[in-house]
Amino acid sequence: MTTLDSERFADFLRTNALKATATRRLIFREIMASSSAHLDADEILLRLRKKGKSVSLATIYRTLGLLVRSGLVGRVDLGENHAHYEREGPRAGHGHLICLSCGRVIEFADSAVQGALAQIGEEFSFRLDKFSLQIFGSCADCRR
Amino acid sequence: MTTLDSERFADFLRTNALKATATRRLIFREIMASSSAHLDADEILLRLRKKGKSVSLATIYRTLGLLVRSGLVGRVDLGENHAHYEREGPRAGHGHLICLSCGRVIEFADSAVQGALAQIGEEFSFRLDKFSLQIFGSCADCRR
DNA sequence: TTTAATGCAAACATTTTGCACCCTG
DNA sequence: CAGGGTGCAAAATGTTTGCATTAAA
Repeated sequence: MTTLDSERFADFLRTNALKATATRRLIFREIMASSSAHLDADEILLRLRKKGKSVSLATIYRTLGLLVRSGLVGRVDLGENHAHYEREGPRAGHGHLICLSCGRVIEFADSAVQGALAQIGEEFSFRLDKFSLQIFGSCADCRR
Repeated sequence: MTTLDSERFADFLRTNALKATATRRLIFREIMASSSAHLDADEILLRLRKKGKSVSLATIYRTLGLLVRSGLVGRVDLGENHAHYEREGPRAGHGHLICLSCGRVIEFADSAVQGALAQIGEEFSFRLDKFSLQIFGSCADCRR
């Protein structure tokens, strides 16, 4: 997590007349700290507990809502029955390769894909806001 | 729905020692009939009720499970908090353009996208089984 | 007649909400 | 010290499951 992230978060709170509480900072840091983990609400709770921090699931969900609205965090569907959350980098949209054997999630950003999507937007005269792209299959390790 | 679909369904049931019940046929037909509707479990229930058919939600979910396993139906996440189901045509994978204003869902299949995805698979030495691609934004009508 | 399918209600899992109390600004 | 934030428990969804009954093969 960069200082810049923290400032963006602080700005967001200030702009919306929201309070910068200790609990919010904890949750925010937990997500930013594990940029490759794609945490879910429960996992965040567990990680905070392991650090001796007591936070309620309700507050985690409420804070996740704020973070998603702020644009700092993205909600992802990885094919499970609950949402996962990931740091929304400054980079453009990206997709996920999800291994159905080991559950590993590999992120990728590909300009060819992005170009093709932009093309589709034009073709249907559809303005793209964001996209969600998940590829399910099996990774190299699991196929050996 | 084609006769071929019905036969594929019948075959699937026979092969797996499952019974071809009236209820299963009803549910199956309802999904196949509305190829562009992307129904959810509740919508299927309502449509069957409107036709005077009484089916339980439990059976709808159980049958949807079968249909997905058979490959005749696909489960899609359209950004709502529940699953939608669509006829899994014989065509290759496709994506959805989802209008955030009116909720309209436009399907598209694009070879450029598919090519780019195959490329990514190779790059990461990942075997692609299927993909899920949703684009959120606003359609031409809603932008007027 | 044997085995699976159905409906119902209860169980589950995830996420949201109401409310009394606490803390930040 | 005013107004939002928090935890807790309860509610709201969406989906699954156990069990007695019904129906397909």
